[in-house]
Amino acid sequence: MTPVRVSVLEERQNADDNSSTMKDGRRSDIREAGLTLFAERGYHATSMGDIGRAIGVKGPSLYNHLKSKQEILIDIMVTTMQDLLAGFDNADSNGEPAERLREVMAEHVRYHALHPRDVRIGNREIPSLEEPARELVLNLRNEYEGKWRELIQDGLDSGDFSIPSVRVAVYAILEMGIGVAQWYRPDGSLSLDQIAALYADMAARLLSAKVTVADSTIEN
Amino acid sequence: MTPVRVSVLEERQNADDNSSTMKDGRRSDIREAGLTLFAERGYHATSMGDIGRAIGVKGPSLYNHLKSKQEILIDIMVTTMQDLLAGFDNADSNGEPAERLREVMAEHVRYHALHPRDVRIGNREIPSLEEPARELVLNLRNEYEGKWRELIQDGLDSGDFSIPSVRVAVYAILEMGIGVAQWYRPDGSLSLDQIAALYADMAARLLSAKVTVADSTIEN
DNA sequence: CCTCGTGCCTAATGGCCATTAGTACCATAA
DNA sequence: TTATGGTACTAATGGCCATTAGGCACGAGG
Repeated sequence: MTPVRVSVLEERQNADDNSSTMKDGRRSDIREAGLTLFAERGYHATSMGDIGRAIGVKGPSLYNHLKSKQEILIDIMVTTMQDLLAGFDNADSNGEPAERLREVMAEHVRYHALHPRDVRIGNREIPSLEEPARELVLNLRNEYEGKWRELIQDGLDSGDFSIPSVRVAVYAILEMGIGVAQWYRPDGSLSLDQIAALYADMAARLLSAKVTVADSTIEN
Repeated sequence: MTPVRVSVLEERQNADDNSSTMKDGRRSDIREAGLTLFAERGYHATSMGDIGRAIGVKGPSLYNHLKSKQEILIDIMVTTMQDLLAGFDNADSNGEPAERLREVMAEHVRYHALHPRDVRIGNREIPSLEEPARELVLNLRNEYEGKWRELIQDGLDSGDFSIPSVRVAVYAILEMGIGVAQWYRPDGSLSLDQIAALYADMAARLLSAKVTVADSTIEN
């Protein structure tokens, strides 16, 4: 499911400290606290003191483990996009477009349901990212959208899908799935698999019916 | 289309100053600048100095026209939700559910396309709202969702729609339309009417096909 | 026992911010 | 002309923040 990844923060540590004691739970504690607080209040409304308090430490002590507050945000946003990309590749098969769509949509929804804090931050805090990290994240996001565009274009070419605009369909489907992060609760009346299947169905239905658009013939 | 509304800020002014000179373009200038800056950088990353600069005035001068920075945010978010609610009622008819759906979805999409800054702020800055305004905005948002739920439930009861979960369908459809605010450009290759029709089609398709869900029988 | 590294602390530092106080300008209306 | 109301300005005020400096404790390894 979720690909095993080493967070950007951890990578940086190993680069600095190649004795690699690797006991550093603090680093991931900080990431975890940042995840919760940034998601709840936003990046600018969260202070280093807040993050410190969440892990039982004073604000300045955090600098024993990282270089700046911004670093936490970058770590979260970059790894989130990387996870989404890896999730897509992992879920994608070489079957029929309709089946591929169901698989990647289910994965898209699962990821958003299981990582609501991450994707919340990913979608809200792009203006809080400083360059060049913002560029990087936007490129990863484009890459993700590109994979979806290709898949849907394939299905269009093979006649499996029927829609007037690939671009609009991609936006609609992605956004639909992103929304799951805002309401899914593990103890809800629908299981995650049911929800993923439901969204896969909805995405498939979005793509397969013939449409009568006012003026027809539309860009890709 | 967009209902004529008096902003909360204006109302407050009239309440304080019932001589009602009403020439106060400054007040709406401030609102306009806040709209742009909050949408671009976020509420906490925008200073009163920034807003002042945008309208050619120093930060403290703004306090001749309002009581606090928070007031600008409240004004934006409350009027946005009120506009969406009014837009729904305005667009809703007493026809067939499928036709009603097309109308309100087109309006939902149009509003999001034409007011991207407003809805961006509306969706991102809820944590920046102080009580009791947050409660108020969340209630308005629930009210909006409730109208959609009723409509879709009607269509389900009449047999026009066929979906396993009204709640999930509402979330999916609303979120889909919200996304338009993030990519629509007036000079794009699709006209707003085409886009609205496209989304209305997609929403209709989402609701009308029969689904086979793994386990069936799901809550409302 | 000593030493060294690690990671915590408190106490700056420098900056920015929202908001308030006090003052000056200017137009309009008496 | 003189008063008045409105709006702008500059100069506090008080607070918070990210980050840095410097020092202290403690555990491991000699």
